[in-house]
Amino acid sequence: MELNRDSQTPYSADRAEKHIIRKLGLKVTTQRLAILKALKGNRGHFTAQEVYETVSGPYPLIGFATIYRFLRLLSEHGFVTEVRLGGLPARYEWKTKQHHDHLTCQQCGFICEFEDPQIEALQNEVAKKFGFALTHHVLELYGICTTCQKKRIPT
Amino acid sequence: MELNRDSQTPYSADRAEKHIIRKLGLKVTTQRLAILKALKGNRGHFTAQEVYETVSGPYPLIGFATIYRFLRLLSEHGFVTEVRLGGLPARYEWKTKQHHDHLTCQQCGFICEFEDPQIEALQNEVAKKFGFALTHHVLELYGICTTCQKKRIPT
DNA sequence: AAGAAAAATGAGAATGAATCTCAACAAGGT
DNA sequence: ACCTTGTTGAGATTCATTCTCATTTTTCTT
Repeated sequence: MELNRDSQTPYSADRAEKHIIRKLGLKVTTQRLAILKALKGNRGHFTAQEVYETVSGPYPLIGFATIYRFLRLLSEHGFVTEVRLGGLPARYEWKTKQHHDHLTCQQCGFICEFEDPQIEALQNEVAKKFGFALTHHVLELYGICTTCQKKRIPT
Repeated sequence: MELNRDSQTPYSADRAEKHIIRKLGLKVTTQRLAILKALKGNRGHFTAQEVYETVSGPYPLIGFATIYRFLRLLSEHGFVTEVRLGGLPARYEWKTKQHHDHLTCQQCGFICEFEDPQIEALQNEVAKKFGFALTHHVLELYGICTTCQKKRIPT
């Protein structure tokens, strides 16, 4: 890999990313920095494939092994949320925002994020009732969004 | 396939199963009956593999293609719930019981079922707020069950 | 700055769930 | 019993993800 030679911006603005990587007890590499930047980019909800495409602009030589490995580490350490729906490829989302759940349109895939403290509280109740120590949860609502409801062709 | 010849019990108790298959507009076959019986067996939460193993006792010659095909049909028509967690094989569950959600132990895989009308109601609120027409939802709680909490080896 | 030890990378192979193909076969109506 | 049409299953195929391991990079030490 020859890419690392001058890949850092001169007045390196990678502070935050490097810090995250070190927190995980890992070595700082160009690839890991690139993945972090991609994830933090506004779009959210990346598949591994999409991370690859984003990262492959500036750094053509990155392998899927590296992407999957690092995504797994990030998700194990809670920096990233992994969402798997249906049999589709997993989607990874950077956890800046506090916890939230998803409302997905089945027609167009549009995703709304929401957070409902009342629901969270009730979940804890349920867990307590069964004697479980709750670690996390997944709440995914599915429906048809406003736009698609209008578009709908009558059958 | 030679199995079908005398596979039906003499005073066929397959009424219910046959009825379901016909409701789907499908032909009644030994394989489909066997799959239905397996699913309705008490254990619930089957993987395709487990269905295969269960069915393969009395009917050794069943293929995975048949199992997957039929499970998909059943789930599309709402007779079966398909649950996919992590990257694990999908689990299929017969829907006798009314809707419910899951509380899963991360250590041992033990699954509790629960149903909470308050949570359901709040979910509808959320959907309404975003203008979605809700079709269904998945709520999966994860934690450590009572037994595993005790077993826990201090690290 | 140079060297050594340890960790990370990536090409390609391997895995494993799920789907597809298509020739042989069975079900249901007549 | 016949015939049409739907169903089956062995094996190939797909596709996401993980593994392997020789090569390269990072980081620590001096």
